[in-house]
Amino acid sequence: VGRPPITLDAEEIVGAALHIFNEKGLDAVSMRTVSARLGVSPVPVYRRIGNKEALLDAMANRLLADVAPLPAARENWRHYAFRWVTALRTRLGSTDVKLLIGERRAPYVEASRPLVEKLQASGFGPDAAVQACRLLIWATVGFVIVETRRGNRPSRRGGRRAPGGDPAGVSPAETDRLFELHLRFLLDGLERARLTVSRSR
Amino acid sequence: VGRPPITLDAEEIVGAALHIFNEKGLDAVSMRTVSARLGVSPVPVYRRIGNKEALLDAMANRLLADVAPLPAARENWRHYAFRWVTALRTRLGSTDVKLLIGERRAPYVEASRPLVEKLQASGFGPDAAVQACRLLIWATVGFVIVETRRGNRPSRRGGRRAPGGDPAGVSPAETDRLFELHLRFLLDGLERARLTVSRSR
DNA sequence: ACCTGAACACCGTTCAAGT
DNA sequence: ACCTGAACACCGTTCAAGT
Repeated sequence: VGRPPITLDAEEIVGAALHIFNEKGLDAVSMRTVSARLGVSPVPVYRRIGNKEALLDAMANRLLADVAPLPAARENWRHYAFRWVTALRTRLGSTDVKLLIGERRAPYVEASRPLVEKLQASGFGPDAAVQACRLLIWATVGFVIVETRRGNRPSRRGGRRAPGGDPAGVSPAETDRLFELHLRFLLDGLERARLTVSRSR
Repeated sequence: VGRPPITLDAEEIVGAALHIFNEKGLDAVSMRTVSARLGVSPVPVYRRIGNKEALLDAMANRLLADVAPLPAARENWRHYAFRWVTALRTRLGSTDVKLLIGERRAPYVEASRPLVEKLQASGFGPDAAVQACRLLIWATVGFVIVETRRGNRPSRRGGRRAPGGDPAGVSPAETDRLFELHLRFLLDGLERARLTVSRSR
């Protein structure tokens, strides 16, 4: 039919998409459902966002934009690193968030800025700080990816599981302790290597 | 039309799916393309596999079924753990494999059996061996998920990247070194905790 | 019992009008 | 210039025949 131009920017589109995401999950987010929620045809959404992948990127960035907790002035780097990692782990806790953010990279990089600063302020060289951050992100993302159960979907066949080796009966508390142990190994290693790692580039 | 029953089992279906996967990537694998490659309608595939998710599960299991290298008899656990992790990291190296296996859990559990055995034979308690395995898997999966570039897709908008904090210019060699450092931190920690960790359950 | 063609209810994306 | 309806080329999944 052809209506006048629409007051609609990319932020609004991402907001609508996240609304659907939070209410009905990742599967419910489509270019059509998002545009319908905004009361327009899909075309204006394509004009502003590009395509679906760009929309998912933008959603992931927004979802991680505010994960990093504020570092306290006198907080030591180990303590802050622990809080930072815990915040990330919690934010990635939901299955759908994990599916959305999982494989992307940019959101983590963005979120790690305050941690990098804290590390630098604590005596890490610039490169060492960035590298320490990457280690912590790997540990957290790997943990979340592998350990977060997804809601036991149907999967009618093919489930023959060889007996005896699957640690499926592990309690969440146990897994929590193990994650903290992993973290401690990393922090200990970083502590010891603090001044050595930066010897590169 | 109605033809006589078909000689076709789940393994064949998974094989056809993996063939398409290897040749044209994950996006090209659909219930329709797989059944077409087998010369049947989608219905027999559904009868034997269940649904698409079950097919992807089976593909992921098969892709990781033979990752674990054979441990040598006199090999120490650190050396084998390093080889095992390297094999996993390599297998997960391709973008599409990462997309397929990424979020699943069962394939890792299966693949970790020889490593658990080697650890037990090296003085780890049963629980400690399984837990050490999990740590190594977390580290590897996190690394692969975060660091594997996917082929810079279009994403026409939303690319405003704040300046200065993105370690995108890091060389692959640098990343390799960092991964090995991460691994060393873990192995050192495990070494020290070898007899302590099992104090649980 | 087990196949096929056809359908249902969706996708992402783009085109040809319309104003 | 920028919208809409309609279309294109697909999906996953299931149904109603057919043999």
